[in-house]
Amino acid sequence: MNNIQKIITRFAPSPTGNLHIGGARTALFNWLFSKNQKGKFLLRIEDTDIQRSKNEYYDQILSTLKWLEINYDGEPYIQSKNIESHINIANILLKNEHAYKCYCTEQELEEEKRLCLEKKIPYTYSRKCRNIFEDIKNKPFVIRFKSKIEGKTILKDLVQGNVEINNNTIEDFVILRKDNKPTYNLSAAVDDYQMRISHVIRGDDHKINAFKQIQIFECMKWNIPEYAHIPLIHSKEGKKLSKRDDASTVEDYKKIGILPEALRNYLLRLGWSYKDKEIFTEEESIELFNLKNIGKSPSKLDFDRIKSINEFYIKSTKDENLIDKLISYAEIYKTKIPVQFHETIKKNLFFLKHKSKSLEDIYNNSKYIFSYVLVENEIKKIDKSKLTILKNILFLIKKEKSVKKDFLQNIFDKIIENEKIKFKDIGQPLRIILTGSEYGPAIYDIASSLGFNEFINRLELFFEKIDKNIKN
RNA sequence: GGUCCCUUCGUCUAUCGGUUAGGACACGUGGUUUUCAUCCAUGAAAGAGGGGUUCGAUUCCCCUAGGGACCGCCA
Repeated sequence: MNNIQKIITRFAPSPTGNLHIGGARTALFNWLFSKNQKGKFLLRIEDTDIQRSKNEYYDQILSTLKWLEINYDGEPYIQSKNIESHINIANILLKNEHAYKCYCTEQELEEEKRLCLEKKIPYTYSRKCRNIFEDIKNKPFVIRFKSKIEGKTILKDLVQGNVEINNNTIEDFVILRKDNKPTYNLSAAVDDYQMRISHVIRGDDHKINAFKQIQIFECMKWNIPEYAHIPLIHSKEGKKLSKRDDASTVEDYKKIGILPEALRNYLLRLGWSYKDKEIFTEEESIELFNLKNIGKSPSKLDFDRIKSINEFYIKSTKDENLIDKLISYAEIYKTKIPVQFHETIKKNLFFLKHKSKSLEDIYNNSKYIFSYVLVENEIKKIDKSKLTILKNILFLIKKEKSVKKDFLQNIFDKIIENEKIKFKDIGQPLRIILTGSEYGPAIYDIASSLGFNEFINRLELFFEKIDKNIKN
């Protein structure tokens, strides 16, 4: 026997919705752990709930993982394709008397629950069908696993430590439904075995399932994998993150222009830490990741922090890469940036990204370049007593035939001196006229990004508009 | 209600029994700046409460309180 067991982890989402942020973190931790241990990381799609599983979600999970650059080894493992094998195991368990047929109807179970509620005792299935030894013909049944009744079980969890429970708190859970379909606990146990998973790293909410799945492993005399149950991510309100929460899916972050490496870095530091280190390259995170440093308490999402980490990555991404990210971001989530402006934006990314925390910010900051509009509301903000001065500026710039910083500065300085005004008095109106907004880049940056022709063009257009308004 | 888990600044966290309890985000103040932002400087901010153990407890143990997860023929 090979006693150096290969480390194999898995991420096992069900395709019933967009990949949420907790799932992304689970995937990340599994991936990092396997890379750190030089093992494998597998993807298993748990699609046995036919009602809720959808192809579009399957595609979405795959593309999201790809976007996050969390790459699984081999092909995705589709759980529904292995159903026969699960059913087979259920029947073996039945044959070996580790499981039994339960003929209870829904009504009977409801009644049991109701009685427990009345007596104020906790409900677990009464196990009454354990005592039926002969098959009842023509009556539908489920197969239940014979859970241990006596004694205690200790789960040696790699994150939670030793978790001890009384065996009688685990009910005789269903492993095969009335329609002969396996349930989650059976399928997961069988697949984990068949995929030779060495470490099951998953959300805290699965902890109770470990006790169920371990029992199946024991009865089948399979080697039990290691378990690591990581604390859940909580919403701002401190509850388990649900799909209804804002910003609960990876898509929500993509949408506002968060970079994958930023989201990964954020997720890594949420519940895991290495000394005081905040920023981790991919190599560093693989090298330093361990299960030991995962905290035991749930953590809340902090939007400001994600943005701040994103800001760091935005500013450290090279312009030639950033422009591509911006272009495809705009195309998917905003409006397409016309090709003729790509080069201009790229050249000016230095100051555009300087003011940005996300791709969305860069998009908004550079909007004046490729989709310029000057609305009436903004025009109103311009101090009309400065119009003559502005016209004079236009005249002087046209004479210079350049909007280079030196020339502009020269012109502005003279005007400020002659008119006894402040830079602000002309800077602010100019910004509005040139960008359509009172907030934006420095005037010199705007000028150099627009170029002489467009600069003049926008000013002239503005005066035309004003003159027309006066006439009317 | 039962079972299990958790508890250090507002948030994410560091601390291998002895620290002025550290960092980051957010926040306050000051400065740089024609706006917004950036940037620089600086400030405020935490061991849930109560018992033990110990020369000494944020750290180890117990209790209380608070929070969370699970309690499906969903996964």
